[in-house]
Amino acid sequence: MITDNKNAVAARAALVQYLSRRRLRKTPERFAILDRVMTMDRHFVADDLYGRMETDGYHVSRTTVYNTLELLVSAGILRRHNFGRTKAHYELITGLGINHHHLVCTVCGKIKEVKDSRLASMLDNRTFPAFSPEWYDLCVYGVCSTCARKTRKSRQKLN
Amino acid sequence: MITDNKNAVAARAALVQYLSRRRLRKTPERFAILDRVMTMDRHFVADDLYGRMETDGYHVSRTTVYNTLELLVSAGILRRHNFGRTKAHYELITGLGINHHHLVCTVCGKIKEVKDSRLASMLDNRTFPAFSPEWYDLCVYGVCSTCARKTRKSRQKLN
DNA sequence: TTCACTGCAAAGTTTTTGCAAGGAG
DNA sequence: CTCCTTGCAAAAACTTTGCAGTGAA
Repeated sequence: MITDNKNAVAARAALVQYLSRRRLRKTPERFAILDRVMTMDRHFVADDLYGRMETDGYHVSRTTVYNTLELLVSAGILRRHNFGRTKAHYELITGLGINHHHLVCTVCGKIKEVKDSRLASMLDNRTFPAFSPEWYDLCVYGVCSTCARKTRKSRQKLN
Repeated sequence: MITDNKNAVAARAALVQYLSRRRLRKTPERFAILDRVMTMDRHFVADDLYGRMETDGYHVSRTTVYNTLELLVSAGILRRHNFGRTKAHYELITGLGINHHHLVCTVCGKIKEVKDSRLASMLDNRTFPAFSPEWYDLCVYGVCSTCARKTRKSRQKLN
């Protein structure tokens, strides 16, 4: 996968700004991790990233991976999801892909993205009493067509 | 909290039907657990339920609690959520409360429910290519007014 | 120089698994 | 009598923590 240079530059700038404002340190590890984050698949888990760092021969500890992921979430560069299972998934906030939702297959766990601007604008404009929304996560759970096909073949007629 | 008898009866019937159809066993543990599930707060985690069983002096293993929760999810009696953190939350499907969404405070983790029938009907009627939706989970993440007040008092003017 | 950051290993937390004993059908 | 289910303990899976050493500002 090729890194999108425009996004990469923007993300790096966002991180620098975030760190500067709070007088946090611009360590090489943080930028090395950010570089790999920019080349990950749209959704990844902490250990995928750790693996990528190892593959690239840039060793950092798992602790640092976890710390930095949390930092990137705080900096508004990543979003953290908890889809149907326990492992946390991270997703890059690109600005372009903000208005999308997730279809999660309850059989195979695969995640598809869908866009629905009408729905998105409805959600964006929604306000709530005594609550300041920052972002939302709409997950539609169901069965993808691949799993539906497999199930049909082997299923008993049980409701 | 008083058990709602109508719901309890319906849930028990649903479980019996589910077990019968698949020739699974109607063990006392399963019904004992279902009874407690019906008296739990709207959202609970596996260990809350385990604790309740102990309190009531009806000992079952954690294994059985986990197995049975999964069973109840399959039977359509419970729904499993993974709100912002790793612990799985379970929620009773009452039939009445189906069209609600969740506001999750990213500071204190508290969860509020909101209803929005326009949004709900929009989601209920939405179809997706190559995907059969079963249910959806809309979580709005943000800051509740209580935490917003606390934060305002102690926050530096950062960003 | 200071103290935020890193790395390692150990601990923590929630959930799953292996296997023998038990009991529902 | 069959084999689904339970319970216990051990293991697994993911994440966090303690602490000493390092290095950014």
